[in-house]
Parts: sequence; structure tokens; C-alpha cells
Amino acid sequence: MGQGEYELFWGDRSRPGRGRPPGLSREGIVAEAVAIADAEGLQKVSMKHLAERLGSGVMSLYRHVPGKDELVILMYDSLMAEPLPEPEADTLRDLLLAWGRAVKDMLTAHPWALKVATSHRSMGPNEAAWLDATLARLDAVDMPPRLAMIAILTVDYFALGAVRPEIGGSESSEELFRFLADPAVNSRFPHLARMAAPGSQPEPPLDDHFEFGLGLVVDGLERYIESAR
Amino acid sequence: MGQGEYELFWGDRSRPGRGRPPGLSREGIVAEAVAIADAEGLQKVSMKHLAERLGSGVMSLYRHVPGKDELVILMYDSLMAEPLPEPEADTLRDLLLAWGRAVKDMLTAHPWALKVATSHRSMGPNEAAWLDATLARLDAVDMPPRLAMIAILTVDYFALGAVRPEIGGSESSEELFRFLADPAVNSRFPHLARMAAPGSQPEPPLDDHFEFGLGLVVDGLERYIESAR
DNA sequence: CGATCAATGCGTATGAGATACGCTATTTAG
DNA sequence: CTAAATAGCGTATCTCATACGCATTGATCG
Repeated sequence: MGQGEYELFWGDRSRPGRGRPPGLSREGIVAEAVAIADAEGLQKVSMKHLAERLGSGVMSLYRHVPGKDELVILMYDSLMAEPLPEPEADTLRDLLLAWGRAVKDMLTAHPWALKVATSHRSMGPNEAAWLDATLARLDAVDMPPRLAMIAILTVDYFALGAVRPEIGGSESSEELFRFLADPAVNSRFPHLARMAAPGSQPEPPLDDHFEFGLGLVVDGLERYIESAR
Repeated sequence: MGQGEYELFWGDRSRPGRGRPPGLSREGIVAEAVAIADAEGLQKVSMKHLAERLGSGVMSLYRHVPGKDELVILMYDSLMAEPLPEPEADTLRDLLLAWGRAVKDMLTAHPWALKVATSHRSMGPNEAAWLDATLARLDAVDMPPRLAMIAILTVDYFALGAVRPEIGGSESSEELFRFLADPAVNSRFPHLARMAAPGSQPEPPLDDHFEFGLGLVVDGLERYIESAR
């Protein structure tokens, strides 16, 4: 997926009065696909399975969606149909924290969305609206637009990465470093072994450092912006 | 992909003297798969195509690799077979910058690897060695192990995200915001439009803010660590 | 030195999945 | 009422991964 999706999001979708009226709708299809992905995972979203859920034929879906890849992109954008949650306060710091948390919350509510978020894709109207809303608020606290965008992206990048271990469930830090259980192996990686040793370290825990790391990233941004004034 | 790959990386792969000697090797298969991915993209790495390149039958590959998913994981780990590049200096800052740049360089050299890096997967020996090397150096400048790990991960998350636009080629910021060209559309996103307006902003450019953003992230980490002392 | 064994090479068959094509059904415009 | 336009969808095709079983090839052992 990735390019030439201009038509997908922004193309003319009006219908002349003529012709058989649609029984299916793009919105309904996308919503059902999201429901499947939420309940059974993204890999269970097949055109066949989806059509069965909707009580339609497989090929009918293609009247409303160009193909599977595009469907997935629409699914992702639909997750941002609700307006961006309000920040606690209109300070630079709170705005950036709110952005990071909004992204995190969306992804933890829909774990399958992470792989879409980190793929090459074009931006849909809902994602654009989220971005525009935060840019507007940063503008209100006198952030230059392009710097504001960079701040948002930097927080975004961190959030996408830091959410991954939290989503993976079984892939907690214990699972990730399971190979260290074997002495013949962990002796090859002494520092890794010491770091992962349970209980040996106090704070912060490895598999829940989202807030901690987010704070660090926002610190860096805040300092730069203040010093640039 | 994602769990139960302990055997893949750490299982016993010794061969008794008996039996037909292998004509193929896991290393050769993985190397050829990497060559295909580098030249034609990851989606062109099929068992069929790979077998043709190697002059072997498709099913022969399965004697050396459990399956396609595992092959991709092996491909990724093989990218870190070379030891981690040396940092410019052994300071906290340079060590973290070096980590971020090493990750970026690996991913720009092998664009297909980004999607593997951001999928749920287990860690292989080469990746573990990279991590251990940086943990060792951070230990040498008195970073507590777990905090060191968090610093590395935070830089890693940023790097994985920030590399994405640079890799996407066609997906430069111009392409990403192409929908803003339509006045009927961009009026819905005024702040986005102003931010993306070409030439209106001086520095830094959107599609090459890796170093800039990396510096900000490392700043945040550095400040925290210094203040914690 | 030949029989046996163990591991590899690989052809064939299977099944899942996406989707092109073209026919049929259902409306409305004229 | 007829023609035009559009939706629904069965069938066929193509791409892939991979399970199964047989053939192949050396090493080991009697």
C-alpha cells in the first residue's frame, strides 16, 4: 500500500439518481472490518470472511472499496473519526503529552492498527483533522507551524514505538529476553543479562515506560523551544 | 510472526555425521533472500522466487528454514551480523547518537527491514550483540543498566519512526500532503495547509529532520540523567 | 565391501486469499 | 414503457505457502 490513494479519500463519491440503490455502504463495510480486526485480529480480515459477516457476496465489496489494501487504510483512518481528545491544559507540554497519549490510547484499543500506522500509507481526512486540531492548539501557544509539526512527529514516533511492547501481550520484556535463561547463551551477552535480571533493578519497569519515556521526549522538545525564544 | 522462535535462533543445529550432506545452507538462503529484498523489495521474496535464484526446488528450502515468517526474521537479524559501528566518543550523548544513527543507516540500506523491525518478533543473536555492545559502553560511563536500556529504546523508537519518511521515497512530505493542493479540501485543514506551504517556513525541512529530532530526544535523556545524579 | 540408516532434495497436491470478468437484478430518467 | 446506469455476485484464475511422501546420497557398521 502507499501511493495513489488520492481518489480513495478525496475522490468524488457522489451518486447520480439513476441505477440500483446500494445495499452496502463503504462505511458499513469498513466498520464491520474494524469489528473483525478488533475481535479476531487483522489477519482474520479477509474479503471472504468480511462478506460472510455482512451477508453479501465477496465481489460485492469491490463496488465500494477498490481492494483489500485500501480497505485496511480506510479502517485505520476510521479510528480517528472521533475528534481528538481535549488536552488537560493549553500549554505546550500538555498539548504534546495529550497527542502522545491519544495515539497510544487509539493503538491499545485497536492493536492491529499499529502495523497499519507504521506502514507506508497516505493520510486520510480523519487523521488530517487530528493533526490539524493539534497544530491549531500549538499555534495558539505561539509555536511556529513547522516546528510544531516536527514536535508532533517526534512525539508520534516515540508513541508508535513505545506502544508496541504494551500491545504484544505475550511479548513482555520477560518473553523478549527468554533466551537469557540459558546460561550458555546469556554469558555471550553479559550486560543484557544483567539489565534483564528480574528484581535487580528498581524503577522504571521495562514494559511500561511509556509515560516515563514520553516525558523525556517532551522535555527535550520543551527545552529546545524555550531556548529558541 | 512473533513467539516461540526460541528454537529458530537458539536451538541445536548440529548435524550428526550420518545422512546426505546439505547442498543448501541456512546462511546462503538467508543471504540470497536479503539480496532479493534489497533489489526488488520484500514482497518479491517468495519461496518460489528464492528457490529459482538458488537453483533448488521450493520445498528444499524448508529443510533449512521452518517457514516464510521465520525466514524474514532471520533476514532481519542477519543485517546486524556486522558489529555495531564505533561511536565517535564514549560520552553518553555520543553513544546514544551513535545508536540512533546505526539503526537509521541499517534501515536506509535495507528499506524492507523497517516493517520487520516494527513487527512483533523475537530477538536474534546479532541484534542481541548490538544491544549488548551499547549497554556495555553505557555501563562504562556509569549508566545504570535498566535506565540505559530505556534510553536505548527511546532512541530506537524515534529512529524507527523518523526513518520511515526518508525511506518512502515517493512519500516525501510533498506527497504526503498532496491532498492539500485542492482548495476545497485544504480549507478544511487550515493549519495543516499553512504548515505544509512550500517555502513559507525556513528550517528545518520536514522530510529530513532525523538529526534534528534525534538531538532533541537525546537532549531530554541527557538532562534527565544528569539531574538524577 | 555391502547393507543400513539418517538426513537432504524436491515433485505434487492442497488450500487460502485476492481479484478480473461478465451476467443479472434493480432502480430511475425520459 | 424502454433505456441507461449502477449494484450484487458466481465463477474462474493466479499467487503463495506449505504438508506429504518418495527418491537420493553419503556415512557408518557389521
